[in-house]
Amino acid sequence: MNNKQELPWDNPRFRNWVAVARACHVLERTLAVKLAPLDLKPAQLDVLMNLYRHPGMSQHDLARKLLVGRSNITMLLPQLETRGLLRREGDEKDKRILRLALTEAGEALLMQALKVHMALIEKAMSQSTAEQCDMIGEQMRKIYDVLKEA
Amino acid sequence: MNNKQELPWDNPRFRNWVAVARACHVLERTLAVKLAPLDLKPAQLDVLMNLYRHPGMSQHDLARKLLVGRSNITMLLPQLETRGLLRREGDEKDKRILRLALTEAGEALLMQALKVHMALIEKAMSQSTAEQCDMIGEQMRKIYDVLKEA
DNA sequence: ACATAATAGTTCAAAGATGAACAATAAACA
DNA sequence: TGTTTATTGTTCATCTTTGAACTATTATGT
Repeated sequence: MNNKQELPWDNPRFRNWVAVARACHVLERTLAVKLAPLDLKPAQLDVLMNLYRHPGMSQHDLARKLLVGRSNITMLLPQLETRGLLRREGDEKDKRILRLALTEAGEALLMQALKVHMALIEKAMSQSTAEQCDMIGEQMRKIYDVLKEA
Repeated sequence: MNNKQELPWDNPRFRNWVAVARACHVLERTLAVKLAPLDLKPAQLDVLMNLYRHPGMSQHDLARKLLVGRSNITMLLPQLETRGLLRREGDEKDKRILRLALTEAGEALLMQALKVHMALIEKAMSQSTAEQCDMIGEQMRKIYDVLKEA
């Protein structure tokens, strides 16, 4: 009955991280609902966003950016390609690599989806001052850097 | 070609939230790896944690706490019950309800898992001062409150 | 009391994610 | 050059998650 170990719930870092995880979770769920009218899921939006910013990237690069396995990308892309939202064309020099890029339709749908995503994030983060918001981002980037090499 | 809409990547709130989501994602993945020796997954740990803090809660309450559907709980619990980590007993007054509680084995395993979880969060959040950490938690709780009723 | 609503939990089929094994291609190096 | 090692993307089996339909039980309203 005597806990030699400090209970995490008494630890501010633990409690605060739980809040981060919960906020993330609920925002992701809400985004899924709001994107439904566009017949798009959060994971698919992530793909479109990354291809917009990094046209010509390979599936391997995309998987690393999204923190998922390569097979996940393989399963994800055909849906979007069939809908005419993106192109896959083989690299000339390295025949293993498929280079990815948005089509015009893909870019158009992305813009629609970004409005939804943006509005949701505005709603969520509007409670924080610009300084608080930047600080949060800064700390989170540090966390990412620390953990990605663990 | 002329974007009437401001591109999200120029918006600090957007960029900072993306950092939050990425940090969450990578911490969750890392936790899954570190919990593997205990044969426990993050979702299962969430269950144990909630039952420890709220013994006697119903499956419905648990689902709401975890932000998942009730069917998810139904699929999740038998694994843990079979391993002798928790008990399910029907409520006396309301025969629909199953009341959940950890067994001693469940509590013991939870303590093991909490060490792992705690260490990971310490590692992640040690980059922030106590004030920064508290502020982050505060903002995230606000975000949760704003979104959960949307 | 009785009919209707709502609620708790389960079942089931469909969709998603994961990792290991594999084929094709390229790189490294003797 | 020729052999070995790495890398890219795919396939496949498995596990998870999800939501709709269903049963059993309780609440509500007349």
